[in-house]
Amino acid sequence: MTDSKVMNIAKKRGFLWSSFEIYSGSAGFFDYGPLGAILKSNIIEKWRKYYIIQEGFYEIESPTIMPEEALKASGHVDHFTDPMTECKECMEVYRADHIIEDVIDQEVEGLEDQRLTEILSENQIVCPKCGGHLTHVWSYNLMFQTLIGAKGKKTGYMRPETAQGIFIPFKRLLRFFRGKLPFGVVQIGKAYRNEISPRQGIIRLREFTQAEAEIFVDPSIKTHPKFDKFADDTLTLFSAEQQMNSRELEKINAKKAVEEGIISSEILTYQLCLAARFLSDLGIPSDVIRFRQHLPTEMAHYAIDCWDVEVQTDRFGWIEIIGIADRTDFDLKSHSTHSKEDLSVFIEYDKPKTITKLGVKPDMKKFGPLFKGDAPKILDSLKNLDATVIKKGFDEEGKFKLEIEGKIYEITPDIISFEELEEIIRGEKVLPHVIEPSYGIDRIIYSVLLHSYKENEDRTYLKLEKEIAPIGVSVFPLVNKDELVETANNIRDELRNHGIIAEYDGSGTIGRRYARADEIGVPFAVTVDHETLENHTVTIRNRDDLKQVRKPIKDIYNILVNLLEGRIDFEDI
RNA sequence: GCGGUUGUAGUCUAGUCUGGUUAGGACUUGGGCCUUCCAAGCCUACGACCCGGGUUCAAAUCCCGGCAGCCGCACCA
Repeated sequence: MTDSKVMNIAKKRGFLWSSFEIYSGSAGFFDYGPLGAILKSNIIEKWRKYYIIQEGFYEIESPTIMPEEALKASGHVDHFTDPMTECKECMEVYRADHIIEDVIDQEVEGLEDQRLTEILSENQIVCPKCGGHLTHVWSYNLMFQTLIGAKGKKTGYMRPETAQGIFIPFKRLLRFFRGKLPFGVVQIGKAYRNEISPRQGIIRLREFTQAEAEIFVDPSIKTHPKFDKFADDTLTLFSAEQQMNSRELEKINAKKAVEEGIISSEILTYQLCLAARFLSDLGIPSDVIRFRQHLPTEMAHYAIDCWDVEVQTDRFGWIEIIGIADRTDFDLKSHSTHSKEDLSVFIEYDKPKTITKLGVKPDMKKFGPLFKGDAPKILDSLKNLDATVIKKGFDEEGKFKLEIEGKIYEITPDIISFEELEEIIRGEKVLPHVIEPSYGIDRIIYSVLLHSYKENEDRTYLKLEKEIAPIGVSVFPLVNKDELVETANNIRDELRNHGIIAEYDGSGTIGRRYARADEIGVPFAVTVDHETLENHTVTIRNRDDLKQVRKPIKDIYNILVNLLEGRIDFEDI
């Protein structure tokens, strides 16, 4: 299996280690070793080039520990849980909702634990395996809980996603972007989920790194001004319809996917294309990537369309590495309700609209004495009412009954008059919709390693893209002669002065040195040989085809910088 | 979380059943020799019984518990 070969190299050469090894480890945690950490940072840096530089989004950084209220509002405290029940006899643990649905054939999702427990006993549901009694239902929340502060004992949680850290300061962000949609904000950082049983290596972690972008858009404008640049890209889609009819993947032109309504909007399609290009830039071939649409049954209640970018693996099958969703206004609406903050955006019309409407004008001389202390709230209530309703009351019954907090007030024509008001409406307040590409960085790193692994009879190597390879250049003496060793070390130092991560290796024979460098995907090697001493030239070796070219030492620094930054190709030097 | 199974240097493995010398080998890695371009050879060195308890004169070996890996079930907002 490629998986085991790659994970072997990853462990042996310092990309990935399972954490806390000397204390026998803890499932769901991984260390990035020296090479892994550089690879990760190179990949994240590339992500920033895409989303921050190219798309013009801005990055923020928010705490990984969040107070309970914030996650209550987002729904995670109550809903990021699974209802569980256990058999008292054989100790088997089940999802309570699943075994209920199996027996009574009724949707019970979202019901309280108490209610589920009742349903279990009402229907005399027993353990499907041994027929034993089941315990009461409890919620297993996947968030890590902690306490904030020594005294107040305020409950906090490790964030289960970075997204919430962007929604919460929305008002500040909106002001930063000077009140105009659309705008995008990204966050790269750790997120935490206390998985019940993480057993898939780096695929299922309890602490993992996300790179998320939240793009806030006008709900009525889901096009993208730069869609043209991706319109001809080909996407491999596995739509909900295809999945339900168990049909094949469909390769389709991006523009067509929008036109045929397979993907719900142009802006979502744009994000799919952007993700595809990013992955391709990381060296993941397009034939191991597909876009799988969430089925209506699996779609989170807040999303109207969601596509997972999946990568094919030999060990786990298709795994999700990116989720791209239209989250609508769910999050902002929810935070707005809980925090009582107005999180809407004023969207100005192209042309102001003028409308005439009936306004209510109370006669305060009579109004005040009549209602005394209640007057202010009556006024407030009247202002929010449609004046025509009041007028209708007067016309039909000669009065209007206004009910506030259970109390009824009689409004009569002598205390108010009506007036025609002309109002200019320049725009309206709307809650933005959110388009969210959410990257699982650890899974992407796994995919990159997995699909860069190459082997043939002679050698094994990682074909890492030169821009993300942890080590840029290896420098070797052809044989261990003092003069060659010294020159090689000098070249290594000078490469470092040019900003390249370079290593010297003088151990074993030249072949072994190349092999060691290949195994960790070093794209280029510089070899100092006997000719170097005569004419100050060295060879540059290209990892992928083993070709070598000879160049003067003084020229190689700029050549290698240009090669590594992708400005020139090896064939051109 | 349940059941099965496994755990010996960085890696692969012998030894475990049947307790008993200094836990053996190969590869890798470090140092050296040799070597004028792709894991060669020679010398040399470093390096391990998952953790904790128990049984025993004596535990890598037997027993119990924990942890971790693998497989199956379950789970994956």
